[in-house]
Formats: sequence, structure tokens, C-alpha cells
Amino acid sequence: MSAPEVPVRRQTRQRTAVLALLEELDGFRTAQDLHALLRERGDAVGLATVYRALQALVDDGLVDVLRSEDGEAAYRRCSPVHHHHLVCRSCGTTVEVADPPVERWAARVAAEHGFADVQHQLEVFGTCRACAQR
Amino acid sequence: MSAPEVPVRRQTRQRTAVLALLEELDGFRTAQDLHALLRERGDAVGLATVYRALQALVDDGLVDVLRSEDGEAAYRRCSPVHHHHLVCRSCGTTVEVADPPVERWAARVAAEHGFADVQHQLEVFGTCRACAQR
DNA sequence: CGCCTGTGTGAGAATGGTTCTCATGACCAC
DNA sequence: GTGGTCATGAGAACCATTCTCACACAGGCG
Ligand SMILES: [Mn+2]
Ligand SMILES: [Mn+2]
Ligand SMILES: [Zn+2]
Ligand SMILES: [Zn+2]
Repeated sequence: MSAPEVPVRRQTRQRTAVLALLEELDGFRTAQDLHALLRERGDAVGLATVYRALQALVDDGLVDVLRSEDGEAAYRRCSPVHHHHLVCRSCGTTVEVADPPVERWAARVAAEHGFADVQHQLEVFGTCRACAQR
Repeated sequence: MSAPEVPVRRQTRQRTAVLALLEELDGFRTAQDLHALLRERGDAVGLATVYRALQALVDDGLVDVLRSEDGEAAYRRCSPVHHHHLVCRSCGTTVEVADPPVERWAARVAAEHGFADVQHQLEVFGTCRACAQR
């Protein structure tokens, strides 16, 4: 075993801007979206830097990443405790949901088949009330 | 409403080869993998055709598609009834699992938040017994 | 059987999200 | 303040997937 990786994160204007933008948005946004939004409001950040900032935030557990159907990654500021998402297909609005039963179920099913180091991935998609009325 | 789309699927050597290969494999494979395997064993198929055949199989519900962490799509011959997967991160071996409780849970949580047209996506990842011993 | 025609095929180009390169900029511990 | 790392950004590179389009062929019909 080597010493635990402790990547020193410097606080820069760019990383602050990316996180601040995510804070005021709800719903998942792509890196390209965030890059365009930052450019519009004046405090521009390089596209590569947006990707690097998002990756750091994901590593630190501050942001969740979701793969859309066409393979594009979408990011969202998230609470640090394990949870899942109820996402509107139309407007992207997201609700965080906890699910104790599934946690137990996943562990049990995996154990029955001899699997170890179990993780799971659960997302629920639908149309929110606002979008359904439109 | 127009007439329901009934795409006529012609039976070709290429489509037969792709499906046959998926039949004898267990675990998810990428389109690139399948293309390379077909090339190795002699009955080559164009890469674009592999993608088209896989898409048709997905549309017909004969194959499930999964997005790996790096965004690459992986395909597997699957039973036609709704189910989820227990996948080995190391060797790709897959077990199909049913999960009635989660079906109900997803529907209930979505309804509580006013969401309609609900779908869900659930995958469990782990290390299978064989890979754990290695 | 052969024809005909709308599909399917494949080599290569194009697409587009993401990552890499590398010269330059700027945190921040000391 | 200074220095040594780490971060940044413009552009190139990467690479899975899709598109293009000329050509092949599955398969219904006569
Ligand atoms: Mn969970
Ligand atoms: Mn289910
Ligand atoms: Zn909505
Ligand atoms: Zn395994």
C-alpha cells in the first residue's frame, strides 16, 4: 500500500466559476452547456478546463455524472450521501431520492451469485408535472 | 396516428453472423469487439454494418445495450422480458436478474413527485467469484 | 426460375464529445 | 516576495459512432 492519494486542489477563478454555476442550476447539464453559459455571462473558462474541473468535482463526490442515451455526459451538483435521481426527460429537472430497499436488494442478489465489491446504478426517468401540462 | 412502423428486415449473411456471435457469447461486448471477432474468424462484416445490425436488434428487443463508464456502448443478447443485470467488472460475465420490488418502488416514487411516463435503469456491478480468486 | 426494386452493405470521410500537448499563467506554502 | 508546482487554454489529436454513396443482393412477383 502506498500513501493515500491526496491531490492538492488549488482554488482558482475557473474552478470557483464552474462550481458556482452548478450550485445555481438544478438538473443535469453537459460540459458543453456549462462552457457556453460561462462564456455568455462574461467569465469565460476554457473548454478543457471545464472538463478538468468537472472531473475533479466528481472525484471529490460533489457532483454526479450521468450518461445520456447518446453517450454525452451530464453533470449535477449533488448531496454527498448516496442517492439516486428522478429526472425529467423534457426539461432536465431532477429530484434526489433515497432508496434503502434497493440497497439491500442489490447486496443480497449479488451475494447469492457470489459477486463481491458490489456497486449499483439506478436512475428513474419520466415527465414532470410542468412538462406534462405543456 | 399513422400506421405502426413495420420495418421489413431482410435476412442477410451479416445480420445472421452478428446475432449468431452474440448468441454464443455471454457478457456485454462492444461493437468494435464484435467487429474484430467476426474479422478474425473469417466471415468479415463492415464496421458500419455491425453498428446497424446491433441497432436493429436493440429496436427489436433482442439485445440490451449498456453504456460503460467511458461512454462506449456494450451489447448483449437478452431475454425479451424486462430485467436487469449483475455484471462482473473484470470479465464481463452477466447474470440477468428480475426485481419486482424496484418496479413498484420506481412507479410509486415517480407518482409522488408528479412524474408520468416512467422508465428506470438499474445495473449492479461487482466482481464474480472466478475473478475474485485470481 | 430471372427481373425489378427497394434494402442492405462497406470503404472511407465526416462528426463531435472528450482528452492530450505544451507553452504560459498564477496559487500558495515557506 | 519567490519559487516550484500545479492549473490554464488554444489547438491538435483521439476515437467511437454516424454519414455518404456507389454497388450488391434479398426476395416478392410474373
Ligand atoms: Mn442505491
Ligand atoms: Mn426494472
Ligand atoms: Zn420537466
Ligand atoms: Zn468475472
